[in-house]
Amino acid sequence: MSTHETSHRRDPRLDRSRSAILSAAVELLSEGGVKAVTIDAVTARSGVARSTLYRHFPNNVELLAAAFQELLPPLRLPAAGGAPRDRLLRLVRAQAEQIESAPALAAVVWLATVGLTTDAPSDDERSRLAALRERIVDNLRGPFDAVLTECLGDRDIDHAAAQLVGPLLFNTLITRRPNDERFCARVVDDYLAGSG
Amino acid sequence: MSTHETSHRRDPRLDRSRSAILSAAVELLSEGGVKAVTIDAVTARSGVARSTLYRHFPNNVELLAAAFQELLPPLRLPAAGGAPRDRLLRLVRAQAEQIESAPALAAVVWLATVGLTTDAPSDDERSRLAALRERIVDNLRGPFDAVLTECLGDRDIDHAAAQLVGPLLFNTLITRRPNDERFCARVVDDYLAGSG
Amino acid sequence: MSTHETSHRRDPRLDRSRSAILSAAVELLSEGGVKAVTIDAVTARSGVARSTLYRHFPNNVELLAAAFQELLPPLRLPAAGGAPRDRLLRLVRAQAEQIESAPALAAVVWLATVGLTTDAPSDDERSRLAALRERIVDNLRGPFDAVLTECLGDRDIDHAAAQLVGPLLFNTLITRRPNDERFCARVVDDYLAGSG
Amino acid sequence: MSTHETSHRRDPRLDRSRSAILSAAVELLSEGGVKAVTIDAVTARSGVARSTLYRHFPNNVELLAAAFQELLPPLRLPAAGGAPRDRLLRLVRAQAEQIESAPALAAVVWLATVGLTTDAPSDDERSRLAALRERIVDNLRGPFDAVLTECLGDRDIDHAAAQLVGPLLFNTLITRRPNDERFCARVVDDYLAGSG
DNA sequence: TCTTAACCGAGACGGTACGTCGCGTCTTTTG
DNA sequence: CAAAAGACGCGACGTACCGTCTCGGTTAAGA
Repeated sequence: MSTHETSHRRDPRLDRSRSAILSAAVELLSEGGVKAVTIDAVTARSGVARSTLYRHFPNNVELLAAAFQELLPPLRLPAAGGAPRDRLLRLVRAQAEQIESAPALAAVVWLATVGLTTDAPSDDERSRLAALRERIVDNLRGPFDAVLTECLGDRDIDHAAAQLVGPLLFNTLITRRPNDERFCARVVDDYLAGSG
Repeated sequence: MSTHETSHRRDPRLDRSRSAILSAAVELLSEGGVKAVTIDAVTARSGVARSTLYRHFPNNVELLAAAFQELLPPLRLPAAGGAPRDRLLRLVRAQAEQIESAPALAAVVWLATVGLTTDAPSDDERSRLAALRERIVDNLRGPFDAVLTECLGDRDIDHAAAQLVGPLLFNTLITRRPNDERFCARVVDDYLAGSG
Repeated sequence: MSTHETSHRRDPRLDRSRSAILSAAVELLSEGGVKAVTIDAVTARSGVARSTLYRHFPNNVELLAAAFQELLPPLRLPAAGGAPRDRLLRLVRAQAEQIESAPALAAVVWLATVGLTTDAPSDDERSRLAALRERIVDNLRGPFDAVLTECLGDRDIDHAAAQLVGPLLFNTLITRRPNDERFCARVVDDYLAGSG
Repeated sequence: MSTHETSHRRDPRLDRSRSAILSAAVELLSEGGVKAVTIDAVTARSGVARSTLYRHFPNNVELLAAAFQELLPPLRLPAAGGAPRDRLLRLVRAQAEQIESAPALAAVVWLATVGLTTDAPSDDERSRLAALRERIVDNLRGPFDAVLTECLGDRDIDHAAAQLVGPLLFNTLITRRPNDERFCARVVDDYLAGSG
């Protein structure tokens, strides 16, 4: 059965160049923000040819998406055990911190933006963007939802996420206020009081 | 002193060209989204010269900001009177509808984006952007906060806004779900239960 | 010595791939002109791998040359016998027709172009191009010169060819006029009158 | 009436940048041949921006045509007077020399090539190329035909040109032989003998 | 009423980034 | 071991915007 295995082995050059591209893109993204992740800059820094880059990513949008996915730090999940309210609070705190750190917020906002600024003429393009979105959002929400489920049992997870994370988002996007300990606690308590 | 007075009267041409620019920009914005509001497109449609446009707006960012401000519909405020909970609910519903309608969301997201994607080389630029932000946000929040104050008395308005609007934002930006009647009701009730 | 023999017998696959390449190239050449004979297009249409193509032809120039050589129809030679003047006229007419038909002219022009547009960095390259040229020109002129010799005996063949074919070339390349019967007759008569 | 005049005065920058582009292109053309006249190379050498170049020339083909037109030396015309045969011979000699010098031949061949290698999808493109051709050819033939008319009176000028220049072309394009004095004399004499 | 200075349209200009295509070299996998 | 499959570096192309600038022409303001 080695034939089958080998027939599906990828060309190692693909991985080499892809990772070269991605690491260059991530560097540029963290150094200079979204604006810095230029096709030209990435090729220059990675030493990869333009055509090679386009063989991996169909356009700068997908490249940026991949870079974000690479850049985003995993959510620091609270240890299991303890009172549900405490655990929830720690979870929300972690989420707040992640949002506070530039990349995660940038990712979310940028994602939302993409839908606005891209022409998206073809349905093909549109659906690929949607897939992209989903992939990134799932990546972000996955661990969060897992813990949430543990804490809340059979309650509506989507509603809980909206209630718990929405206010953080509002603060950061609209009022530009920090999500401090007190605020997080109020958010958690309001949620528990309401949906208890 | 007529000299003084007349010397301060604006040249009517200024207003004429400014409004021509703005209406063209608003048209383009509502027709084709953010991407369509190009300097070239605006000058072409408005019949205003490039240099004139730049005399009114220092760059495309400010132009877009002005266009958004022009485009955003005012919040449909609930009539005074009635139970506070009902009024709050109607307020949140109106807000949800406004967010649902493309422009408002686009404005918010775009606003958030500006800070991320712009190079912002000088502090000057940065602060002007902040001012811009503030102006638009105030414009959006003003009427909302007014009603909120009426309903809630001396409670923390900022916290209330975060609790009430944040979840709507989360739904639209992250999960892409509609903010239906039921959801709004839960949001309001959770808030009232928690902060009561 | 069978080893020696077999080592000199060509791998049949070589012929198969070469002819596949050539027929694809000829098709493309006649369909879309010089511009269509792309390495990528030829490999795609012939099903031959890139590396295989490059084993047969060192670069696209030689490939195109081979395609032209394959494509060019043989000159329709006038039957032997008859008055020399008539035979000459029929020869010139046939040549005119061949020039009129796109490929022959294209070949001639392209051949001339090669020397101009190629970088020709090495003398090696340059001499190979010259050989290529010679091969194609000989291929074209061979039958023509043979008939010419028959008709003209010991006269200067090169001069005759220049006098007889040059004007056709001029018409086609410079003035874009057709080489009609009358023109050909004048060309022949002028030549005979002058060099008689 | 000065209004009318001034309103038609061209922006001086247009001439400045156009001549900068052209001289750079001519330099490159004479130094490195057709292949060297790259958009990038021209912009680099001329210090003119890419977009400016494209505002003057719609594509590299037209740029190259303009460069050729700039580069081609005028035909050294024979002084008036003297026997017609001598004058004709001097004219043909001059033409031979011009063809011998790279640029003229290159121009002619390149021109012929353009029709072959360009896709020319639209009729618009096709007709513009034809106009281009005509312009360059006229530029080349103009003085030549003038002298020819003087020498030959009412004879068919086009036919004469074909008979006199065609053989030179044949020698240079096909056989790669020099058009020496003796050859030119034979060409002239053949023509005079035939059409006398 | 007549100047005159601000404002205007038109658009050229230098830049930067994009996405595409073709080439010739090269590696990897398969028959 | 040769052929296919195709990744790769390279370099040119033509396009789209940007923000700056140079031009004349026009028009509203103030004398």
